[in-house]
Parts: sequence; structure tokens; C-alpha cells
Amino acid sequence: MSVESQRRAQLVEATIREIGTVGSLDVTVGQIAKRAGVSSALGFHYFGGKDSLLLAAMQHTLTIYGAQVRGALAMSHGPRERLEAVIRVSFIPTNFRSDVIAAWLNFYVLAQRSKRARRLLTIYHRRLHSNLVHDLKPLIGDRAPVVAERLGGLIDGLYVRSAITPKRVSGEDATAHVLAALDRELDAA
Amino acid sequence: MSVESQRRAQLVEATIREIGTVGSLDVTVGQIAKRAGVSSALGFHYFGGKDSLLLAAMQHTLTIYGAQVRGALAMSHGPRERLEAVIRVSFIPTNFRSDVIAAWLNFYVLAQRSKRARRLLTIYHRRLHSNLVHDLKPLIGDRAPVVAERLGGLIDGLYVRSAITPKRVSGEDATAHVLAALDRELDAA
DNA sequence: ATCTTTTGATTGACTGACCAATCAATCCAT
DNA sequence: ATGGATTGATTGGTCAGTCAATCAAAAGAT
Repeated sequence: MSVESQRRAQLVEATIREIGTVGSLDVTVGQIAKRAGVSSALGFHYFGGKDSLLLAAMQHTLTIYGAQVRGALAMSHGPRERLEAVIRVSFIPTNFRSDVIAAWLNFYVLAQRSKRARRLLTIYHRRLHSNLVHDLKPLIGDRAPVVAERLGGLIDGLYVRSAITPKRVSGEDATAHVLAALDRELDAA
Repeated sequence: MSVESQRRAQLVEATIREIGTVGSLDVTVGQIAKRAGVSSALGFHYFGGKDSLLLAAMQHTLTIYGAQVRGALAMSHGPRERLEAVIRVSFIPTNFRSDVIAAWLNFYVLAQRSKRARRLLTIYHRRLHSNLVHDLKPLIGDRAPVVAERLGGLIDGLYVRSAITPKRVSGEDATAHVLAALDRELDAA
């Protein structure tokens, strides 16, 4: 791993952590750099500006998520099992860490003013949707797209809600909720 | 209406609009005041600080929402009809305006660092939950709380998602989604 | 009714802090 | 020594919050 890619990774990781602790995008490059153990100037050197750094952090979490989904799907067989896998991944500890959730929430905010952020988020939506549809189709046919929309909405809703519920909602609970909703939809077939 | 309460209302309204157009909480009191047609100093005079102004805007939207729910419930009879009413209100045009959605999303962010904001959001959650449980109970008994949690999560998820989906999701579509989810749960009784 | 006092609304100008971004100067590995 | 990595110092700009001054209208006094 080259020095450059190492620093970039440090800074991206620190960005997510910092957004998580501060709870908003009002994080200074200085704070992020300090957390990464480097000077703020280095942050600008490698990323060119604060926005690019935020975008990189966003892309990073999406890349991680995507890889996890692929991994989980590779180990699953049959539609039902694959659906469970896709749903589970959203709530495994890596993605359900409080700072990751906070960052995710703020990416939604970022998406309101940054075209690139919006594109990234749209990609996530589409990927989730298509994954769900792919394995819903053999089970419920034409109703797959609309049910996928519903399950996707529920996943995001539980995820966002968990950012503020005083009682930390466990990932297992959230997973169970979505799986239950899935079962209801399958029953209605 | 006294001058004071009039100005306060102007400023609160301008705050929501400004958050909506900027898309984040990075709004200056100056911008808000300008939109309200007054000087920034007046904003500080009446609210004491930026945070109080944001909180006031948040409380305002929640008050509106609460009143609408009460109104809708008053005109509904029977559990099923009342459930529909509660669900519908979240997506009527007043609450489904793009700037209101953006503001709402940012209130979630604000709740990460402001105890008062978190309390307000918790109150909303509890109210929604208890409304749903109240009318779910006669239909599905003990399963009411967990189903209410699910429906609440779905409502919030669709709401937040609508903030960024390029294709503007219509309030009717969102309502239909939640009502469909409700029907699935009732079928499973 | 008229003059005076008081109160509250309102603002423009100002400040102190903070921050993104820049850059010239070091550091360090090869 | 050379070139990329790294930084400290600096700058230009922005913004929350303050303050003294102005203005209008209500309240009181005669």
C-alpha cells in the first residue's frame, strides 16, 4: 500500500469518525486531519478540498457496503436465503455502528446540495432495489418491484430512526422487522 | 396578534424555507432574517441565538403536524379508518413539501447534537407509535406494538427517501405503500 | 387635547472567533 | 542531491453574537 493510498484511507476513515462524533457535516478539515494524525494541509493536498473529502468518505462507505452485499450473496442459495442476506447486511455491526449511521444520515443531507452525492445515493438505492427485485421475482412475480420499494423504504427508515432512538435499537431487532415485513408480503402471494 | 409573535412566526417560517432551499442547517441568521424581511439583529433579539431559532422551527413543524393528526382523527370512525387517517397525514401536501422534507431531514441531524431536538423527535415518534397502537390493538391485539414500530419505520423511510429521489415520489404513492403494508399485516392476523 | 416620559421594536456597524484554502519552507527516503 | 511528503504560518472571508443609537407608539401628566 503506497503512502498516498494509506494517507487517503486514514483521512477517509477519520472523516467518518469525525462526522459521527460531531453529528453533522460541520467538521473542519483540521479536526479530521488531527484525528488522522496529520496536518490539515495534507488533507487539502490529497483531496483538494473539503467537499471532495466528504464525497470520498461517502463513496468509501458505499464501497464497503457493496462488497459486503456481494460477499453475503455469494454464500447464499435460493431466493429466500438471498433476500435474507441482502437485508441482514444493512444491519450488521460494521454498518450499524453509531458513527456510520450518523455519517449516512449526513450523506442524505449532503445529497441535497451536491449532485455527486445524490448520484452516489441513487446508485445505492438502485442496487438495493435491483437486488431485492431479483430474488423477489421468483417468489411473487410482478409484485416484486413495488414490494422491493417498500422493503427498501423500511430498511432506510429503521436505519435512520436508529440514529436518534435513545434506546439503542439492536441490529437484530431491525433485521427481524424487515424479515417479518418480507414474510407478510410473501404470505399475501 | 402582537408584533412580537408576528415577527417570531415570520422568522420561524423563513427558517424552514431557508433550510429547505439551502438543504442543510448551514444557514446564517442573516439569510433567514433577510428572507423574513428584517435585520439579523432582530433574529437574535427574539430568539437569543441561532440554535433556539432552529429549535423553534422544529417545534413549529411538529405542532402543525400534531394538529393535523388530531384534525384527521376527529373526522374518522373505527380503527381502520383512523389508521388510514394517521398514515395519510404524513404525506399530505403541507407536510410533503420539498422544503419541509428537507427541514425534517435536518432535524434528524440536529437531534444528534441537541438534547432538546432529540426530545422533540422522540415525542413525535412516541405520538405516532401510540396513535398506531391504539387503533391496531382492536384489529390484531398483542402484535400491535411491533407492527406499529414497523409502520412507523416505513413512514419515516419513505419520507426521508423522498428527499433525494430524482423522480419526485408523490404523496399518494407513499400513502399507498404504507396502506399496503398495513393490509399485509392485517391479513396475517 | 397637548406635552412629556417610557417602553419596545428595529437596525447598522462592529468584533472576535473560526475556517477553508494556499504556499513557501522543511523533512526524509532513496 | 533530488523529489515527493509534510507542515507551520498566513490570509481572506464568513458568521454568530453584541451594542449603542434611532424610531414609533403607548402611557401618563397637566
